[in-house]
Amino acid sequence: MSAKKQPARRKQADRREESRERILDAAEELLAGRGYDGVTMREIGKAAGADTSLVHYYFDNKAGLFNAVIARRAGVVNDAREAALDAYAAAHKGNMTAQGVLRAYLEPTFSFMMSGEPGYLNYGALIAKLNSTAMGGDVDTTHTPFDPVVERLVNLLNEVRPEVSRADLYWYYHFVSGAISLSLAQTGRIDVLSGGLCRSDDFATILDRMVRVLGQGFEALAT
Amino acid sequence: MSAKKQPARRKQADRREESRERILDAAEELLAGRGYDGVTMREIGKAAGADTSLVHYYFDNKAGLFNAVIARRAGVVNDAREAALDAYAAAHKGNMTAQGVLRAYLEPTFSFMMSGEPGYLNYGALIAKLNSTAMGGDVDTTHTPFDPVVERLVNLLNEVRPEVSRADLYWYYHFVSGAISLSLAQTGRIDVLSGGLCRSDDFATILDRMVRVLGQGFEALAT
DNA sequence: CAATTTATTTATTGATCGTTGAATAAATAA
DNA sequence: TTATTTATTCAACGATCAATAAATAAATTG
Repeated sequence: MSAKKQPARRKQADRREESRERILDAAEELLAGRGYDGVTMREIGKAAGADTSLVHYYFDNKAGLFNAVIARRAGVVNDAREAALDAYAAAHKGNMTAQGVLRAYLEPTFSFMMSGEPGYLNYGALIAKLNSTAMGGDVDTTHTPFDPVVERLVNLLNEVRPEVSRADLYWYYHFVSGAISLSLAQTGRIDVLSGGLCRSDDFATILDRMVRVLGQGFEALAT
Repeated sequence: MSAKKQPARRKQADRREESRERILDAAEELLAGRGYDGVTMREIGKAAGADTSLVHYYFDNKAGLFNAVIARRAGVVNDAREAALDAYAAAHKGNMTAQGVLRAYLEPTFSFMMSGEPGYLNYGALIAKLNSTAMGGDVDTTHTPFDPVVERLVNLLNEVRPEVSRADLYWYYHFVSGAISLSLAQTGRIDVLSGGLCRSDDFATILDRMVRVLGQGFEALAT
């Protein structure tokens, strides 16, 4: 019998994974709402139906838990972005547009937000908070896994309009990033400002308008 | 002698004002760096060279101090924005452009950031944090004083291109707001991503590129 | 000057923080 | 079954939190 070790540990391994994820889900939701310093380990434990000690057992300390919350989804989102950019580049070799590249970059993110999984909504809000936090703290805000896909985005935009300077390409990404970030934050402020005309959770509309506005805006950088 | 009460209270009133501002400055800097829950009253007091009790004496509690920090500059910035929009509208009656309106709206903010006063840099970073925080907490995140000037901006943009729907005007503001917010945050992330090509504190370049990119982007909404 | 208001410090409260070590229960290994 | 590893809970540590009441110092008033 070759399948001896795998099914043997099944029960306890599942238990472990289930507890870990329950804690991560609770932490994700609470951290999205009130941020790193606004949430206590006790709250997270209680929300997860686990003792505080168990949280420490699985994630060492608060910073470890935070980083685990980010790491759980960062890779998935990042891979989806990279795959979408690759697919677009392969399908439109020679006739790429700024709108096309931008849509390819944005679409995966907004798909996750519209997937119905509340975890991604919380994760988005948490990322938005992280994006307005200066680098170099307790917590890993470097987003190192995101760097290569940003580089890929910039390189594709460079292919679309080679006359745009490298610095301007990064500034352009900066503006795109700001618009994404505020959208993911889902503060409900645009809902109030617009008197209900716009809704923070209308990600389909946000994606469409963002592609149009910022796709068109890219042309302004081509001298 | 008509000038009797005014100079009499001079000494103590100045003392009061000086202490208040010293505390506000310290709080502004610390809050900008680590946010509401990341900073303690003790830290703020120590940074201001005052006892914690004095902070409570002037601002009641932590939330009161936070709101006072925001309120100190919110009105100034807001008035400058409104004046700039009014001046532009008066000077370009009939021949307004999206770029012009946008520049008028953005220019005051970036002027404050470039003024050299570190207080405004901290205030900007604090506002950025606030902008990625959901409404309805301990603290006044409604930004009620900002609402009228946003309305004014939207109305001017409506004059530029009446065919753009009201909802799209607000979405456009949403993207502008996101780009501003990330710029004010000054996280240093664009510096790292661009390998030093861009600098978070280069507000003159940010303003210029933002006006061009988002000014051009507005045209995409005019069907 | 004396009386009073205002600014600031000292000392302390009860609550809550992140974290830990030891005890216990459950599952796996032998 | 017995021994051992793994998961979970219990109880507690010292530190630090926001806030307050009372005492003190300084300035203003009359």
